[in-house]
Amino acid sequence: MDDELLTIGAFAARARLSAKALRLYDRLGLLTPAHVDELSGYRYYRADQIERARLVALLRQLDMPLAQVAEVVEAPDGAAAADRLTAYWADVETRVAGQRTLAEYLRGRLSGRSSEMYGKFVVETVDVPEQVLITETRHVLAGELPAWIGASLGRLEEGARECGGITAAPFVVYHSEVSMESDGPAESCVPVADEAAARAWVEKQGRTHATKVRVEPAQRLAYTRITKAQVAHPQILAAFEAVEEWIPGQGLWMAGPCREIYFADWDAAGAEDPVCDVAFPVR
Amino acid sequence: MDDELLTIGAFAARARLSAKALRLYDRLGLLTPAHVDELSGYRYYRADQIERARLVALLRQLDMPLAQVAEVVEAPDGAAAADRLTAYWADVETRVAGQRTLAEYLRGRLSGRSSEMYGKFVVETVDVPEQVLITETRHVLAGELPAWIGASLGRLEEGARECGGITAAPFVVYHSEVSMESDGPAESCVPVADEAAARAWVEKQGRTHATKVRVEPAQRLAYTRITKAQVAHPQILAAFEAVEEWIPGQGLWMAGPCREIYFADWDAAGAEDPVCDVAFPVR
DNA sequence: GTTGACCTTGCCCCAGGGGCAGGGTCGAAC
DNA sequence: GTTCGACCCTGCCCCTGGGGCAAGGTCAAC
Repeated sequence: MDDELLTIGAFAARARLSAKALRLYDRLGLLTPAHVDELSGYRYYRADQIERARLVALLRQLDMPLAQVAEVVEAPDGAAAADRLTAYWADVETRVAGQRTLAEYLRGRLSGRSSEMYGKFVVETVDVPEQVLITETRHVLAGELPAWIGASLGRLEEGARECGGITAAPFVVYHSEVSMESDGPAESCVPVADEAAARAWVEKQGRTHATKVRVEPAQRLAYTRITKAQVAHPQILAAFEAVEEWIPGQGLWMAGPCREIYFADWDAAGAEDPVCDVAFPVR
Repeated sequence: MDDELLTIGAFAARARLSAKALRLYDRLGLLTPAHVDELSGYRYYRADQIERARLVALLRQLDMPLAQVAEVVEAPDGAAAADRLTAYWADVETRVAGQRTLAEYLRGRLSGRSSEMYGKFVVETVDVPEQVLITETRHVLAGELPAWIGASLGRLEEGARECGGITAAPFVVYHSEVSMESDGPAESCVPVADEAAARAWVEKQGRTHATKVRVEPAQRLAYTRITKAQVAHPQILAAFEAVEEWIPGQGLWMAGPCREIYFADWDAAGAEDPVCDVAFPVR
């Protein structure tokens, strides 16, 4: 064993870290010096600690938080460490992919297409009668949203067969803000014919997916129709904003949370087929 | 003009920002309320400020620093704003691309290949005689490094024809740390035959590329040979580390900054052909 | 008039260090 | 033995982009 001890500066240079960072890692227990002089407080590192220090430095280059760095370097074996790293990096890629889409959308919107863009959405109103709904409610984050919508509407449409059948297009209500910064609850809704049967069906489901029966009163909706390609974060924001801007211009005001109404067969639709109405209740 | 004024809470909800963030943006001059009550200090926003606020919120979702957000929203026209955004996002993609490569390398290294990996490098020593070098020195960052190496060695090899010709393989010396966290100076070197001619040639170049003539004393190098595919950040770090670990094991120590010696025709080499020696001067 | 919801400022907190001040220590040269 | 310069120590404030809380002021409805 190489029992030559390195001072913090020498160790920092060899590990490609700053002395300041090493003091921090010592305090956090992430990289403890082999020896600390009790009188002077000087930190001394063994040469074989360089490997670990370099791993920390490389993980920090990935902007991995120190808590997760600790999990990687403390992992019982290399495979576990690799798994942590893989999971972390997958999260990063997911986030960046979302940001990339947003950046592209914003670039298009900023570079002149903005005025046309808002004009592109035709907003209309429609009166919808009272509806009996079976619903699932969940707090859901940006990335999981499409998957959750597919799964929950699938379950509800399945259940609707026992409730007298589907009477109108399924939809998703966003009870918090429209976007995905918050995980404000989203509610998948399928209108059904038979309220009593619906209550019985929901009872049978138990609490597995926060399933409920709800009666939506008759109301007027302001909506704009969008294509399958537009049903994605963040392009869909433009549609929401178009409707939001249109409403006060008509002397109306918003009377409830926004919703996406899926009136077409999603899987059968092409990218340019209209599949969804983006709507707000208005008065 | 819609001169209905919104309180900070109402404005925050419509802009999908927190009140706290709005106070910060006010203080920074990024998003100033239309009116501030002098007595109570209450902030009131016009409805038409929502658009700008939402743009800020979306740009923040890209993790764009507020200073750059300000540049985008203050841009004279949409095209200028789009340019700023494009430039920012290109930087992000560049950074993430580097991190992605690093993550892949680390994943491979952690998941079991680590022990084989170090064994894979065969380290040997070689004695090199005194050399006359023409060199270019520059502070250069990670991403620019390959481009700069290509360009500077090209210029030096061109010049070497006037200095009696190239007498040995060109190489690049890293005077600071081997990696790219720092922009520590790198020095491209081409050994030439005629020192006097070299001094004349350098004189003729002026100061365009920090060109110099230098005499490298005879020395012993510890090196390992790597393939073209391995000559990239961060895979090449493994080679440097292999040599660094090997040196003290032989009772030797490092006697100078590390270098990459390009002994093959880069363009003609395939990915698996050896093209480069990673070397440290030793004693 | 009261109540509750909303607003204000100010302070401390987070990560992950950078930078500096003031003072202690080390090794080598003289 | 002393002195000098290079290190090292702790502690403090700084950065970004807010979150959270406390103490106190305001607004509007009942």
